[in-house]
Amino acid sequence: LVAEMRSKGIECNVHTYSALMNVCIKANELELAQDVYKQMLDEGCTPNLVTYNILIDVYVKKGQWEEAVKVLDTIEKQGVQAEVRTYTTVISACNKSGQPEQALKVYEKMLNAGVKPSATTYTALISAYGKKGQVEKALGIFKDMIRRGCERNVITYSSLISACEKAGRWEMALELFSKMHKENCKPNVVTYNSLIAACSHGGHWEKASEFFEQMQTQGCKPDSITYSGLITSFERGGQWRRALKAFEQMQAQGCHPD
RNA sequence: GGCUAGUAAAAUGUCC
Repeated sequence: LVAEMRSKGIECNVHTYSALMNVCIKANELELAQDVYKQMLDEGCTPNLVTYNILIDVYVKKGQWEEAVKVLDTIEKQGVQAEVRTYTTVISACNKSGQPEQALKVYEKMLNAGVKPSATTYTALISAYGKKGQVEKALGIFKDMIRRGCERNVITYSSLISACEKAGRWEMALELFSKMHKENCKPNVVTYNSLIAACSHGGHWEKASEFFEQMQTQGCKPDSITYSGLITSFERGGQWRRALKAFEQMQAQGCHPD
């Protein structure tokens, strides 16, 4: 299509180039997306914020957080005000690359620019710290979130509970789980999976079992990750009979082992 | 002067 446009003397503009870059991302042709961007510049077409957002996406998919941050710098240098999603996407790049401190820098930049973080922004930061086992830092972000009046959602809580699991803080995981309940935030299968993993990690197979039962009475269907967590908790507790029983139950429910 | 085209993103286990 682009070739046809050229042959007919129709010029590509910022919209067509941006759309084209996005198509490349969808097709997982990340290098091509970058080529399109370069060509756009060569043709003297000026990128706008949408283009930059897409370019940041390219770097997110490539796992290149430094490049994502550079794009953000470029945006700022041009005196353009980045959007919430721009910052959040850069934070997500840092999260994927295991760079919580870099994510925090972007977050601070965002606040300095007077841009209000969204629940997704906070959750990405929480996840970044959680992955590194820095649960206290993750909690700090969570408190910030509350202080600034941002709504917490099921993903926020699941991230936090998972952060507790990685840090070996099962009691804190339980606390967060009840806090979540108080806020009328309904847990889903991921939340329960994280919670069961936290109990398992803490050596509490009874608790893991209890939540396994609870999730089902709440209409939450266990998946292979749930069973994996549960069986692991039995294994750690030397409960091989229970482990075997859980394994059989899993198959009886049509959930296949992986 | 009005309308109209393009972009996302955050959570879970085991083993390796």
